[in-house]
Amino acid sequence: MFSKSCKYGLRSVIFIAGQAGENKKVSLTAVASGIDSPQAFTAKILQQLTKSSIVNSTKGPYGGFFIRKEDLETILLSDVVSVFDGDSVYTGCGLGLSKCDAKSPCPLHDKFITIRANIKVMLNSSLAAILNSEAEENLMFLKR
Amino acid sequence: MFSKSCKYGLRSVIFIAGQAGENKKVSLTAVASGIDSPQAFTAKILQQLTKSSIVNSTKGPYGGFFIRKEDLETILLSDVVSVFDGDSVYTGCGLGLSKCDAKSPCPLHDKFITIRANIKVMLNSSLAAILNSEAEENLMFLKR
DNA sequence: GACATAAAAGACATATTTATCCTTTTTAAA
DNA sequence: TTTAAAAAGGATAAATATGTCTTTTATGTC
Repeated sequence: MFSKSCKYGLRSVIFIAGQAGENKKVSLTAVASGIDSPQAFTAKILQQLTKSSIVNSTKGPYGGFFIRKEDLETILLSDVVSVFDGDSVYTGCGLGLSKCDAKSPCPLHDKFITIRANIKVMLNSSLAAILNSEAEENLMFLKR
Repeated sequence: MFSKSCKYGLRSVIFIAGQAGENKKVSLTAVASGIDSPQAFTAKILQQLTKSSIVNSTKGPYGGFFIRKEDLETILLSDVVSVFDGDSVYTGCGLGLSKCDAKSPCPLHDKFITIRANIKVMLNSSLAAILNSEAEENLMFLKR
């Protein structure tokens, strides 16, 4: 469904969103151990997230990564996914055909429409929605 | 969603199912051109499909690949997918967590339930169902 | 049996993804 | 202003996926 990078990205963002605000930042080490991912690779993931300004960061002592509370409403999971996997998740043909569309559908075209619609709905969730709906507890379960 | 190998595999199987029976076989060349895939790589794909006895083959002159008409009812798309991508598509956690389940759900667990259910339904289609529902015409569109 | 045909098998080659390590830059505190 | 902490950036390595090429094996025809 998603690339490994994308999964790390999603877990990172959800973890940071649940932990850190402008006052309380989390370090790379904290994120990597919080989502149980390889630290050096997670550093690269976080760089991509900060470059696309989904996550904020500050260097130096007491620095780290964070997401402002007011941004939790506007950041969507789809924003994170598109950083790592582009829009292939919602747009590509399930069988890999570039010419597949409503006029020249592949044999699975209609069945994929439903699935893509569901994925779109899911990824349209804001971070705030994820954090609320999950009643805090499930944030414990970001480890593999 | 699916690996490239898996997509080639699905396209191959649908193509062969629509073209060939025990009396009329199709060659590697025909399959590769029929689904617009690299020939040498498609050879490997077809080898995997014959080894897992989803597709039959005979060597030598007038040989080739085929699927028996009576097998079209029993071969499911999920059989093909599992050869190439295993069962991660339906069973794995969307965030890549191995310990994610109803008891220890990841923050997206519930949202994935619907999606996985739809995927399961889609992949539960038999080759016969695909060929019928698509009224023959869509088999023209197996090229990329 | 000799020959041609076509898939099977094995050895490589390339590309992409995932992962690590080392150096540089920024920042806060002493 | 020196020092330490932490992210950013760059180079490289390892693993996996994708793709090609050559040889071998099986099979039908003559």
